[in-house]
Amino acid sequence: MHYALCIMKTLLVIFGPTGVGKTALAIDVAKRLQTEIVNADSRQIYRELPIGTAAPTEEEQKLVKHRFVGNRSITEDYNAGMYEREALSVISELHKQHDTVVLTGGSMMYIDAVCKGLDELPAVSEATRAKVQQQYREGGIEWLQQEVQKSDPEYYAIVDRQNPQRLIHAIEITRQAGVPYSALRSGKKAQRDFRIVQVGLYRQREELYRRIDQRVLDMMRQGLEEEARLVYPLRGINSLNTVGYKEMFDYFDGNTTLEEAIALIQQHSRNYAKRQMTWWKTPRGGNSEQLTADSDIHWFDATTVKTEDILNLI
RNA sequence: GGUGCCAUAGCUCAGUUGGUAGAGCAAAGGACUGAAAAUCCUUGUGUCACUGGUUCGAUUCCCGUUGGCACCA
Repeated sequence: MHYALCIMKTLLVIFGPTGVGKTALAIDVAKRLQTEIVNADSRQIYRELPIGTAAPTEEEQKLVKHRFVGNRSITEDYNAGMYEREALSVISELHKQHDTVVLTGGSMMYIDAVCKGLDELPAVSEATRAKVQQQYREGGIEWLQQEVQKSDPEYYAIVDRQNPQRLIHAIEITRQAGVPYSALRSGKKAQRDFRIVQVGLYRQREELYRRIDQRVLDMMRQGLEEEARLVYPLRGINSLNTVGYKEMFDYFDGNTTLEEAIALIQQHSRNYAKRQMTWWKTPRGGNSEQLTADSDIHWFDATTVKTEDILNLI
C-alpha cells in the first residue's frame, strides 16, 4: 500500500475566484515541475472568446503547454460531462510523461467533474430537447413542476422547483434514459487512479473586486468590443450567455451606453466571483480558523503565496 | 425676481383619505451532478430634506427655510 502511494501520480488542482491570480501561479508551478496545464474553464475553451474570458495568452502558452484552451468553437455543444471524459483522458495521457499534472481554472463544476466525477447520463437528442423546450414555452414553469412531480417524484422532493434549468434537465434525462433521473444519481464520489492535491486561492474582497474591475478595463483596451462584434450574429447560443458578451450585445442593440455596459460587465464579474467563493466556501481574508475547516483544501492568500509553497505539497 | 412642481432605502420611485412605510435594481448571504462565466433561493429601520404650527398623534395638512426641476419675466 505504502509502495503504491509512492508511485501514484498526482493531479495538482489550483482554483479560486475569477481575477484572484490563478494563471500566473499555475504557470510558474507547472514550469518548475516541467509539466503541462489542463485548463478547467468552461469559456476559455472557446477559440472565439480569448479576450473576454481572460484566456492564457500565446506568450503564456509558450511558457507551459495548455490543454483545453481555444480547442472548441462556440458553435459546438459542450458540457461538464464531455469535459470530464476528455480531461480524464488527457490527464491519463500526460501522466505517462509526468508525475504531476496541473489542473487550473474557475469552473466549479468542471473541477468537481474531474475530482469527484459525474454520474453516467445519456446524451439528450435534439428531438427530446426541442420537445421539452416547446412544452415549457406552452406550459411555463408549472408544467415543468408537474412533469417532474409525475415522472420523478423522488427528484421533485429535493429539486429547486423554481429553477427551470434543473427541471428541464431532469425531464430531458428521464425521457432519454427511460428511467427517472434520480435513479441515475448515485451521489457517489468517483475513484481516480491518481492523487488529488487541492490548492484554493483567496484574496481580500475589496482587493479582488478592484482587480476584477481593472481587468475589465484591460479587456476593453485589448479589443473586447471588436471580439464581441464578431460573434454578435450568433448571440442566442448557450456559449455566448457569458459575462462580457451579453452586456456588449445589449450595447450593440442600443439598450445601454458603452459606459453602462462596462460597469455591468464589472458588476456581473464580481457576482460571479462571489458565487465561486460560495461554492468553495472560501475563507474571508485570511481567517486562520476557517483555513483549517476543510482539510482537503490547502488555502493560500494569493498576495503572499510562493511557488515553493505549492511544490512543498507534492 | 415671480409662479408652479418635486424632496421617502446606496439608486429609480410607490405609498400612508393623519396612527412612524414598500417595490424594482444594487448590495449581502446561500444553493448547485451535462447551459455552470449558467440557473435559482433568502434578506428591506430608512433623522419619509430642515424649522415651526394645527392635532391625542404629522412622513402625510399648513407657514417658512434650503436644494432641485419647469415655466414666466
